[in-house]
Parts: sequence; C-alpha cells; structure tokens
Amino acid sequence: MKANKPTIDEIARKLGISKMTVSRAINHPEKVGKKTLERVTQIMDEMDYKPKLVARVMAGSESKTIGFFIKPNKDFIIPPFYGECVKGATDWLKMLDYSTLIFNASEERSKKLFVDYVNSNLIDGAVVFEGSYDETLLKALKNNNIPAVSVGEENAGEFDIPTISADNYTGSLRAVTHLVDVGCKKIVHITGKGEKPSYDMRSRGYMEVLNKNGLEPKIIRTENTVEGGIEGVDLLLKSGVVFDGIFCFSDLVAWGALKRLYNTALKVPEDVKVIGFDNIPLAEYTTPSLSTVSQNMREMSKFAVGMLIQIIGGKKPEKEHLKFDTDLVIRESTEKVPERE
Amino acid sequence: MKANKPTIDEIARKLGISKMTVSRAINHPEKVGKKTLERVTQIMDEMDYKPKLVARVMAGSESKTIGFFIKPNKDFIIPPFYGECVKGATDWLKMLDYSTLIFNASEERSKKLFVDYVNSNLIDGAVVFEGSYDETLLKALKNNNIPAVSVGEENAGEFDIPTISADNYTGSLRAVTHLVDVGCKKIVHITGKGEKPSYDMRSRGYMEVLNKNGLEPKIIRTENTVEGGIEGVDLLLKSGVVFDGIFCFSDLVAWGALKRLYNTALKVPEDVKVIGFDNIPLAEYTTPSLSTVSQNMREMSKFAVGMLIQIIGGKKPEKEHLKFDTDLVIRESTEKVPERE
DNA sequence: TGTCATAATGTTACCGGTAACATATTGAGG
DNA sequence: CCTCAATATGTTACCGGTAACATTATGACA
Repeated sequence: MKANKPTIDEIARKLGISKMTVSRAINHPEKVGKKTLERVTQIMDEMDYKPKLVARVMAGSESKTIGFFIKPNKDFIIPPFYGECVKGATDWLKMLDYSTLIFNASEERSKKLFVDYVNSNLIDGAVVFEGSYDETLLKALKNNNIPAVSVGEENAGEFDIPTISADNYTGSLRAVTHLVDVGCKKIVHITGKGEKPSYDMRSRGYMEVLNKNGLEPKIIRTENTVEGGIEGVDLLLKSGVVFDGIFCFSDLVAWGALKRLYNTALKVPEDVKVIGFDNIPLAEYTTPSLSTVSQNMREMSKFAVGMLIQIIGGKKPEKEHLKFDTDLVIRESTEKVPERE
Repeated sequence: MKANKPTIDEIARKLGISKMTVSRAINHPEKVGKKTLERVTQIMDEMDYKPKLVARVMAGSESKTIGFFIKPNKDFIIPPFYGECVKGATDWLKMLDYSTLIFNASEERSKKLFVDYVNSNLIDGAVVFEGSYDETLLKALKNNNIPAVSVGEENAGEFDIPTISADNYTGSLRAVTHLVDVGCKKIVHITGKGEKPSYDMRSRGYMEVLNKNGLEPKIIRTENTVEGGIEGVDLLLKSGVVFDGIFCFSDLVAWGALKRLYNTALKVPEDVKVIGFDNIPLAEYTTPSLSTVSQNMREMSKFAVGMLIQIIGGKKPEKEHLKFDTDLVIRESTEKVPERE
C-alpha cells in the first residue's frame, strides 16, 4: 500500500551512476553532462523522486525558512494586526526565496517544536510579534543564538533584539488631536492591563494632548480584545462618567466599544466619537466604520524581514530600534455621519 | 560568537561513556543505571543539550506532528471558521502528544514546504480544510501517501479522503425555516460563486423551505467574504428586488450584508432579518448581533483528528463521510429588537 | 563460591543526503 | 597522435541521532 519514497541511491542505481552525480544534477546542474542530466531528470520525474529535506539539512544545507511567533487571543488564532504583518513579510520573503512557518506562542508544544526546528537548522530565524514574547521563548532564542527581530513593540524588555514598530507616541497624538479637532471635550482612553511599552507610549500621547487642551484625562484598563472594548464602555456607563470621545488602544477594542454603544442612547459619531489604532482590515466593516491610526504593517514587516535576513547573513544591522510613522484614517466613527437613504 | 550546539557525542565523551547510553538516558531512562542517568541528566542540563530533531527523524523516529492546510481570504490569514477548527484540533492533539503546524494553502512555497516536510517524515498527516484543496495539493498528498482528512466540506471531489462536515442541508433548513417562522415572506439567499458541495447543499435546503411555503426564491452569488456580503446586498438594492429576509452562506457574508444594510433605510431586524451560517466568534460582535446556524467546529475537528491518528496508525476508519448536526442560534439580527436605553 | 538470569553499557550499521577530494574522460592545439 | 587543461564522474567521510545485536557487570541463589 504505502509507496516507499525513492531515495537518491535508487535513482543512481537505476541509472548505473553514482549518487553524487544525481545530487549534482539537482543542485549544480551545470556541472553535469548534458546527456546525463537529461536521463537523471527524466527518471526523477518518472519515479517522483524528491530529496529528503532532513537529509539535506543534516548534511549542512540551509533551510531558508523563517519562523513567526504569534500569540492568539480569544477570538483570533492570528489577530488581524499580526495577520497583516505576516502577509507583508511572507510576500517579501517569497522574493528572497524563503518560506514562512507560523508557530503559536501560547502553546507549549508549539514553542518546543520551534526550538527543536531551530536547533535542527530547519529554521534560520524568527520574527516575534508584539505580545508574543515571554521569558521562556526569548531565552530559548538567545540560548540557541537564533537570529530574531521583534515587530510591533518599541522594545523587547531585557532582550536586546532589534525592534520594528510604529511610532506609538506620535500616532496617539494624531488620534487624540483629531478627536479634539472634531469637537470632543471629554475624551476617555481605553487601554490594556499590564506593562507594555506601546500601552505606555499611547497613553503618554493621550495625556499630552489632553493637558495641552486643558481637558480632564480618564483612563480605563481592560483586555486588548473586542470583549475588552465592550467591557470598557460598560464600566464607563456604570460609573456615570460623561464622555464624548474614546481613544482606544486598538481597533479591536474600538470595535467592542462601538458594539457596546450601539445598544445605548449614545449614537456614534453624533454623541460619542470613537477612534482606534492599527487600521486592521476589519476597521472598514464595523458599524459605523472605524476611524483609526494606520500602522503600515506591510512595510514594517517587510523591513523587519530584511533586517532578519541580514542578521542571518552575519551582518549587524545599524538601527536597532526602528519606528515607522503612522497615518490618520478618518471614517464614520469620528466624522462622516452616514447618510440614510 | 555562535554558541555551537553540543552533540550527543560531546556529551558522551565528556562523561567517558558511549553515546548510545546517552541516547538511552533520553529515550528509555529505565534502561540506564541510576547513577549514570543522573550524571547524564546533569551534564545535558549544564551544556544545554538538545537532540537534533532532524537526526532523530532521519534515524526513523516519529515526528508526531500534524500539518493543517488553510486557505486565507482577503481579510483573514486564518478565516474565523478554520480558526475555531484549529483551536479544537490543537487542543485535542495536545492530549495525544502531537504538535500542529499551519501551512498556507494559497502559497506555492508553503505548499512545497509541506510536501517536503511530509516527504521527510517531519509531518505524519494532514488536515485540509474546506476550500483549501486544489488539485496540486491533493495530488501531492496522494502521491506521497500522506494520511489526510478534510474538514468542512461534504466530499472532497475526486479525491477519496475522509470528510467531516456539518450537515449543510438540514442546517439550512433550520435557518430558512426560522426566517419563515419570524414572518419573512421574501427571502433571498446569498451564496458563493463556483461549485462547492456546501454551496449546493445549503441552496438546496433554502429551495426546499421556500417551495414548501410557496415563496419565490432568489439567489445571489458573490465571494464568500465580508465584501461579498456587502456586494450581495448592493446588487439586491440596485436590482430593486423587494426582500425582508436574507439567508447568507456564511457569517462573513452575513456580516457584510448587515454592514451594507446599516447605511440604508432598511433596519435590521425590523425591516429585514438576516441569518448566517457557522457561528464564528465574531457573530456576537456584529451590529446587530448575528443569528446563525452553529457548526460545532471544536467537535468536528476533534473527531477529524482522531480519525487521522487512526489512519496514521494503519487503521481504516469506518465512516468515510461524517456529518455533524447543527444548532440554530438566535440573536438580534432575526428576532430580538435591541432595547435602546 | 560458582552459576546464570538480568541489568547496564558498548559496537556496528544505517537513515539520505552533500562537500571535498580523487580519478577518469573529453577534446583542442601543437 | 600526443599532451594537458577542462569537464564529467566517482569515492570517502561526515552530519547526529537510533535500533539491533554483542558484550560486560551485577547480584540472588544454590
């Protein structure tokens, strides 16, 4: 039943030549006689021969594969922000003739598999995303001398790997300034629990703008998920705080905020304006559609991947912490009032 | 700079024993003297030794890894439906001590990588999801005798691999009957372009209910994405067709439909009721929240994985095409009118 | 104390490729 | 027709583990 996979030896034997010639026909065809090359090619085809990757890698070949570490959240195996980054990176890696492989940063088994792969040279480097690094993981990367770059967070704490991120501070300046511009006087900020540079930076931008405009700040902390947004607005409503603008840490949170506001007397954007951060594809699909600060995930990850390839190649990259500029994207949730037909 | 990874030989040499004893200490500790075992364990720890996976696999060990093939769509690297399946499968595989690895069915490189992995015994089997199989892929699976099961589609066309899916026909009966029950008289069906058994089955259920109730059917075909839902309603509006209920092929499409309806005079659920299919996590978060037919992705994928492990173990599974029952989930889009505070 | 089953360890060969070096073949130019 | 460089092919060793078989150490019991 099981078709045994042919080996290079069988191919060689069938042709009455040495397996080295076959190997060369595959990897350095120019070093093989034209006639032999043809015969080899044909019989490899016939027998559906494929060299075993493991044998190749064991013999010292590069695997040309990059691993991505991503931490799922409650609703997404690959949260939209990372998804965009992966798309960008994959597209770029394809041009460099690299494959990509995604690992689940929340699963012990997956983490272990990754370390095994690296250890076996099945993976040449890693891209770890904002939120996906914990101590175990980064320690493993370090101990195994695995080239790695981080995307989405401004620094990687105690681990000195290069980081590529949006400029969160100026991004939040843009967002909150926009809210002020469209007339908000009581702006609330919903951000995440815990300690992340991005939480900190975006809060800082928020505080800055509010101070400059003599407005009273109010920060709510929930999970960075749709549910977190729902919960955030819920807390606001219950606390009786009056507000006419919400700056959410992420589009997911903003989505939750919109969702919760929908079932109240407060209309968006008439009574409350909501703005998010990231510009994930779904931001277009919320009701009303979501204004946000756009991170250029594609560009960021493209850059990150380029850097990673350089490190793998042995070069030290110059810039260790790179910040990309952001764009304000205005949609219905802060300005345009949808026209009802 | 580069810390060379220690090999089993180095460990053995350092202890003055044969590497076989070290290998045994790792894989069959009970066959090694207590004292030796301790010494080996300690020095492995000290030197941070990890056996190379490739060497192991080449020597014939199982890799205990399952590959998942998933076809991204425009908005999601892993569409929500598959995401839920992956979660369910991964949880279950974890118990069986298997790792999971996700491959992108739309990327040639990723497909090639998968085939290489299988060919090298780095992967023991595959779960291919509805929509992810194309000819190239399934041919590769077949040619390499890779155990595979399909999840989400009622049959895999010309390829005879076991399939696990929802019972699409009875599921759609439930959905459309519900629309009738809540008073809809002009029910439209938005489904996908092309030829998939699930398209067909759900359409059939739709026709069945409409015929039984003497209603006029109307089928619109667009992409199975949020955008497709938007486009579908757009077409309806432009064509001047009157409708008071929409049965969408998937929750994503239904989401798009809701989105498009939001900016019209037609209110959901007062004027138009909308129902989807799948019950992805996001269905709770649309505005209004989405009624749908729930597929039990967790159970389905758990079952699929069990079957796959059996096939890998050499057993032929009895049931080749298994259908799981569905549940109607009623939310705001078909019944409850949200209370405005 | 000698014997023999059992536990502990060692030896050999192999998994399937590739690099480095060695040898054989070809053919152009004298 | 011979020589020598270039081209084509072959040989050997190694990557880092594991299974199967071989050998040696241990110790319970007669």
